[in-house]
Amino acid sequence: MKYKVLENPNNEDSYELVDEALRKKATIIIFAHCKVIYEGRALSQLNWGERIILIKPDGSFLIHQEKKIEPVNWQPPKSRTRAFLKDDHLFLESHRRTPKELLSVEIKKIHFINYALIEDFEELELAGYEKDMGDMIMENPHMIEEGFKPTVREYNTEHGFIDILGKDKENKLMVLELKCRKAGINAVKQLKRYLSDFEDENNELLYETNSETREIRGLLVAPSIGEDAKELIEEEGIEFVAIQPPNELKIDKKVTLDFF
Amino acid sequence: MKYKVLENPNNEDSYELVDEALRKKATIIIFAHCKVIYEGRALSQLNWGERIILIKPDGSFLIHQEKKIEPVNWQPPKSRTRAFLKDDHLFLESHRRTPKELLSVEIKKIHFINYALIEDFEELELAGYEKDMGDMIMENPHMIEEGFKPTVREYNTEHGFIDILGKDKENKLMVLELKCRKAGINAVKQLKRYLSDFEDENNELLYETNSETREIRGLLVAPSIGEDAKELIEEEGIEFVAIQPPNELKIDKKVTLDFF
DNA sequence: AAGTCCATCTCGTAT
DNA sequence: ATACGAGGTGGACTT
Repeated sequence: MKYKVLENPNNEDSYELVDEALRKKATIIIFAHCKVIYEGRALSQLNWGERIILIKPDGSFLIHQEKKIEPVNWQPPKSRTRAFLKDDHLFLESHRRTPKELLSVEIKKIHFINYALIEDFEELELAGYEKDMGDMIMENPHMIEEGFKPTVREYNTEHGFIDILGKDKENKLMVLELKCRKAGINAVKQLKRYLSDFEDENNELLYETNSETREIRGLLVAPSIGEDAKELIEEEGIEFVAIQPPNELKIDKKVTLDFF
Repeated sequence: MKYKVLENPNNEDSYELVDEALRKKATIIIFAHCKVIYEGRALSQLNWGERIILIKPDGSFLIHQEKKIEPVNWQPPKSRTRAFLKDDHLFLESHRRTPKELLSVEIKKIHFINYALIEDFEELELAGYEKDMGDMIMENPHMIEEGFKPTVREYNTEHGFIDILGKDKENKLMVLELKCRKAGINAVKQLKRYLSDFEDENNELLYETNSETREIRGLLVAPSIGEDAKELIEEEGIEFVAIQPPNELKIDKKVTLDFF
């Protein structure tokens, strides 16, 4: 059985259904007249009214009013939900350990309740990942600078994968570290580690260059850079190139917003 | 009719129900196999899978997977929802003007769909914002006025939590509403609701006072007050006390979660 | 586990 | 309309 629905059930039947759903790790949806008290990081109370309650198998607990995108009360994933009957009311309690939080819902009347065993194996694809950015730069190397020639993608070093390797117009080796979001100090440190891999003079790629000094240029490529990172790149002689990640999905054609 | 439920409907019946619900400004809940594309401030795609869809009368549009507290896709209040059939699939589109955003849901199969006319007139009462300020006043009651004796913290009434209850030197009951920032008209209204809870002469706390008139004093405590609030205060006979909130954060949590 | 930073942040409030 | 800041922020990622 994939799902189960009860319309206008009494609270005892609802309790049975909630109990069954919790055991089955199902997603529970309830439309009920209820009252809510939360105690934990803050303290709140919501007096009697009708709301939508959503309980997910990962422990997430949401209570929605008929306005706003945000739930009026909630409990994060990994919270423990329990149900019990008291004075002919159904109580739902969601409990979290660290930090200590308790969400308590007192239900006077359920209009409908259902649970569903959800099958969903897809994750959201959000445009703007590092890979898209890398693709864009490989296709349009001039975005980095005039004369830039990318050579290797995801070059494996002792310290991890270098996003893009290439040469500038003077044939100097260039090491590119890409970040699709604001670059922090960690991105600089990572780039520094990559550069250190080339300090070994025996490195084959370095010998391929015809530069007398065998100079290496490290480039941090990101839409923006943090203040701490800016300091560090100046110390280290690393360059920063500001590039916005592409705003395009690769797999499917997008909907035409211009239709409206 | 307060709510309506369809189990395992075909897409045409679902379309009719959605259409009816949108016209009635009802809250719609759908459990369906669907695919989602969003385009606007960002760009995203979610391939075929089962999700919970929630459409509120204020235009909010939420799509929940079976994990996390946050919706995987959404559209804010005041968005416009429309539904249509195409190639035997039900499409739901939510559109926003500024900024231009479009959420498009293609539904292959609906397991259940329902709509509900929600009646909820309560707002969340949150205690704890003004906690630091309250701590300071409890420790230094003379800040309010000479002879002030605080008695109860976060006293629970029908209309929510009263920040501080106390008595003045003449033993008159004092109701304190704290705001850590400039107080607006809402703060005065809230205090007014609290005071109305004591208009019932049988209130036990009121009888404890030895004042002949059983007079109640309402005090709004905040660093400053808006012009509109100042007007309302004078009408209602409420007093205003200017107090700066402490600029140090206290981390002591007096939460009573000792059951666990 | 604790800290840092981003977000289609959301949401309120003041300008 | 826009700007600013708080949030029980949530959530991902790093120490």
